[in-house]
Amino acid sequence: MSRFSVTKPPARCASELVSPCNTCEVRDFAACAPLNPDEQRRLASIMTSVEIAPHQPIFDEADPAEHVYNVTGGAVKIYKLLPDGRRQITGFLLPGDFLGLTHKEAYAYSAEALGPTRLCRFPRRKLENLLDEIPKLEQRLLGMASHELAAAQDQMMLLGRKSAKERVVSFLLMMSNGAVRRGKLADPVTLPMNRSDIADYLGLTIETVSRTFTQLRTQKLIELLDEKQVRLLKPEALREIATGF
Amino acid sequence: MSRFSVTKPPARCASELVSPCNTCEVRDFAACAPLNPDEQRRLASIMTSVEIAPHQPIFDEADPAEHVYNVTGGAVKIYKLLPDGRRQITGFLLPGDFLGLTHKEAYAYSAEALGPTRLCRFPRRKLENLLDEIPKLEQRLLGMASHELAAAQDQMMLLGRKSAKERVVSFLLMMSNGAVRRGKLADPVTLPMNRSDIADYLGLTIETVSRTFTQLRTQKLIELLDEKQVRLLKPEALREIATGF
DNA sequence: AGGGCGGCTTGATCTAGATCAACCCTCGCC
DNA sequence: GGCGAGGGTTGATCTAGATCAAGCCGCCCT
Repeated sequence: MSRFSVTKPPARCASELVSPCNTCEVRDFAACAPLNPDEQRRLASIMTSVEIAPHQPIFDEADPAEHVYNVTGGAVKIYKLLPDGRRQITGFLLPGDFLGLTHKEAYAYSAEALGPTRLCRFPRRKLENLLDEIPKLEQRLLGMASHELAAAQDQMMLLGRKSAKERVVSFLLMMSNGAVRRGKLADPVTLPMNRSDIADYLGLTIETVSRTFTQLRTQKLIELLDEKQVRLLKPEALREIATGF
Repeated sequence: MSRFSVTKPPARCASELVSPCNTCEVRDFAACAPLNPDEQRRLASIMTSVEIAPHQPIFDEADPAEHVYNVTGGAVKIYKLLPDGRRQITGFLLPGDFLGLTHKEAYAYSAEALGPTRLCRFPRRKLENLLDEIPKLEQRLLGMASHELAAAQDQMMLLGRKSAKERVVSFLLMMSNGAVRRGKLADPVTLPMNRSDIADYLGLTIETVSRTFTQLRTQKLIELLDEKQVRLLKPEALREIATGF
């Protein structure tokens, strides 16, 4: 269990659970109400700050689900494997996202840090107890779960019905939007993952991802500053490719 | 708004929200606790029973999200469309499943009855108010959302990385498990949807679905009693095809 | 009774993307 | 300074599944 370094007490450990939800859409939904100081204190009392080095696992599919995490810095990939090694990355998580929520005894997927990553860790049992006492917390989690579910459905559309080019463009716009929504400058867009991760996220091979990038570059739709920095040159044209209008 | 016939008062309208969660896994999770009589009464007071004829829409993507539904009979498909008509079915919902939960102002997908279907309908605003007063309800919804999320991740694995044969077999096992979990006899498995729906769920064409069925039949892995009745002849062999072991 | 339509199957052909195979570049290491 | 490994790109070829096309069957309709 010493996969990662732990900081306790969590003096400067800001969890997105405590602060207002910055990923919410326009609507002033109850789930986004911030916690009061006492609730913040109780939540803080069970959470631990954790630092993870690049490419280190956080947990594996089928591990006992003992903790729930909230990403507060860096980026995380979550994925599932088939016995023969085929991999599907089901999500890239950025600050504010949740990790490890389940009602089963074991995690349903594996999670690994992409770069240096900071997490807030909550013992699951204690968090569940707190949920009973602080309904606002539960509302917040439900709100995030419903966001994730909508994103998962978009991803099913992408994986089931979109062409390679549409997938890559959708992905670039997604990364751009994600960065903007979190208040970062999205020009150029920074891709914290490598080609292999992108391929396994989009249901393609690394060769196809690479070819599609160069195709978009020769069409002057994007500019590749380096392998991880992309400038979106014609956002409207890209949006049309991704969504059909 | 007269897309479907409405029965009110809901004398015999049993919502899964009221009765214990029959889709839960073994663990005795708090979210599965049944409601007390008073809570049941308050929930019943805002719900309406709705009957839907086969192939009738329940709502469309981008419609204002005014109601939340709970399937109590029949079956529902939910799907997303691209402007050019490509379709991805993101789920088949059976009794006990939820429909229309979102934190946006509009639905994120379209929903349509597969066969004759019964729903419990809740005005969304009223349900949200009730959530504030009955935390147990929120727990229940969170539990269902986390189940759905896990299913969505399995589906991403299927769509992104599995072969046509693996997809079809996974689908058959899924339908079989779904029926068993709901206490129905799963031999033969009844498929309430047509080939086109199966294809759009699995990210294939109807031709490929059809060919794969006949391939499985000639390999004596399944028996097709008719187009909608399938007998799984070698469950272990099928399971190995679907999951790799 | 006939005809047309919708759902399904089957066959022939095509193609987007996978696979196989080089090759390049950077970086760390001896 | 050489060299080996890992990540990325590019080219040649292959193939699973899409597409195009035909035919079958049950059912409704007049």
